[in-house]
Amino acid sequence: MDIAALRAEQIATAGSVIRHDDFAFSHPGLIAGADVGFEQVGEVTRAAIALLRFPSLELFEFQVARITTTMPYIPGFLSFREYPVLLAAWDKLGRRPDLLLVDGHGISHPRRLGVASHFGLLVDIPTIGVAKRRLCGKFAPLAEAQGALAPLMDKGEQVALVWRSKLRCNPLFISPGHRAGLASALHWVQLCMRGYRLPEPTRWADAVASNRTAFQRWQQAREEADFFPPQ
DNA sequence: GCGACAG
DNA sequence: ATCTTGTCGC
Repeated sequence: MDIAALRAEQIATAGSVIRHDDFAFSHPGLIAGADVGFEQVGEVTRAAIALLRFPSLELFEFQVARITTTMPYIPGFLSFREYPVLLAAWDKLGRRPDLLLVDGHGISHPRRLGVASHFGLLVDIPTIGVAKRRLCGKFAPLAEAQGALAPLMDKGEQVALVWRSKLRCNPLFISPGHRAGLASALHWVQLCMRGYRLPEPTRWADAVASNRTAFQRWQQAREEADFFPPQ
């Protein structure tokens, strides 16, 4: 792989990212979360996309895709490692969400093309980056209280909001991915919270990808409903 | 030159 | 990210 070429591609592509709301998702019907994981055995990259109803935030549909890992993890080039498998999961979806929360940064990236922005641009839907750690930029120490907020500044511009989503937890880094602005990014993430550090779409994507018990119970319940449909 | 560095 | 035991807190 040619990192210099990928960097040039990022710089050229970043200019197409839309950083304001130009899409009418003021009343989204479906909000999705995406998460990518890696399996040591077989060098497999796995993606899960969970579709949730809004505003109830119930799991509605999910898809999982697995492909052979194509690239190593290199800070600043995560999207090239993750977007192929994300596209594979995306293509399996029976319905398209109005908004997608991606595990990682959006424009809070050295060249303004984190995985949330890059993938959003590829499938042309509104996306928001929800990252658990900083990649670039600086921010002032955050108050302890839940809800504490600080701008993440990089090269003289605000690229994300640092938000303590839960007491005694490290803050989240919320950035516009594509077709979203800073304020609405925070707004939608806040409407997706249910008392945990991460918003529900991301939590469900992780539960699906990791086959957690919460997801197993959901799947079990759905199978029973299919065999014994309510009158 | 040295440190920092999403997942 | 993944691996991985016990531990702390609600």
